[in-house]
Amino acid sequence: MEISVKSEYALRAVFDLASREGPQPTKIAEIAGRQAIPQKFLELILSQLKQGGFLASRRGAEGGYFLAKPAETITVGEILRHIDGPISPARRQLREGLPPDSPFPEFWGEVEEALAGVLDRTTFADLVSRWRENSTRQVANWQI
Amino acid sequence: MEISVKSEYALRAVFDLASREGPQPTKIAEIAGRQAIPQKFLELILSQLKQGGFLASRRGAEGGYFLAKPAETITVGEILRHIDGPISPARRQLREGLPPDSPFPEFWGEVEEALAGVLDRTTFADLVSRWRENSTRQVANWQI
DNA sequence: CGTAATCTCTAGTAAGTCGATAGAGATTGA
DNA sequence: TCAATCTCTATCGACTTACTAGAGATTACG
Repeated sequence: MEISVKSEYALRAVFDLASREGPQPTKIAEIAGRQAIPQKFLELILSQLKQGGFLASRRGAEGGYFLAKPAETITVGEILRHIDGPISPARRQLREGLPPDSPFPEFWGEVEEALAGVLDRTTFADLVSRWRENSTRQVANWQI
Repeated sequence: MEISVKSEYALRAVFDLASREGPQPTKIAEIAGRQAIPQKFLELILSQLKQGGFLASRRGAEGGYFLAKPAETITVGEILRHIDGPISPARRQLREGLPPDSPFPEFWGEVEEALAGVLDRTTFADLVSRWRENSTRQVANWQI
């Protein structure tokens, strides 16, 4: 039932980029450091996210990665599907030999809907604004 | 994001037992046949479900498995957790090195809630009654 | 009592996936 | 030109998963 570590890294990386404003690229090494991700592994992940059209990059000195589109238009669900494949917890293949009136396909459909509801509704802009709220709340507590 | 094949088999097996009324035990071989599950594998699974208190069994000739409690009191979520472990898609360990104001823990909490909402609300009695509805609907169509 | 039919328990294992690493190559800025 | 960076391909060990084997324990029944 768990998502892969790779997906978790991917989400963190996109979030990291979404939380920096402006179009200046961010170096892989910086993201890796801030988000506690093995750098060489992160390279693969970022490259894959670029293939998916979520990120863009610039090579060479002062190069790096940046969002290919606004954070409001990237959802968590999209990233998960691109890295881990379909989100449904049910196995597609395993349906063979099952009676045609099995209640499970319908049931898994409901589960998938519930999941997709949250995953596809949440954009990285949402995550960033939540993060800002948390930060200010923490600063407030800090000052008391 | 997928559940294990083992869990899927476990759900089917419990459903199979829930759909037979009366206290007479059902043989492993029968369940395996009807639900298209490798028999030796199913033996392990049923034994594990018995450990969990969901099933009971009788050995020897005319032995077999049966529900240890009413189908109304067994939820899909319980079975999944007992076979596959915690349901949350987020990794517990992977939190180290993350900034304390990360928005992800809260987000995963929401996802888990959405999932648990469906999984813990659905009992095997629900699945059986759905199944009966599907059957009659099909029979109805058949007769037309 | 004895035998066949079942469940029960302990190992084991082949294949695949996952997380990660290595290293050479291409591109860019200064 | 040189250093910094992304890019691409290959590889690898550890772990998990799905499944199998086989002997043992228990029960119904004649």
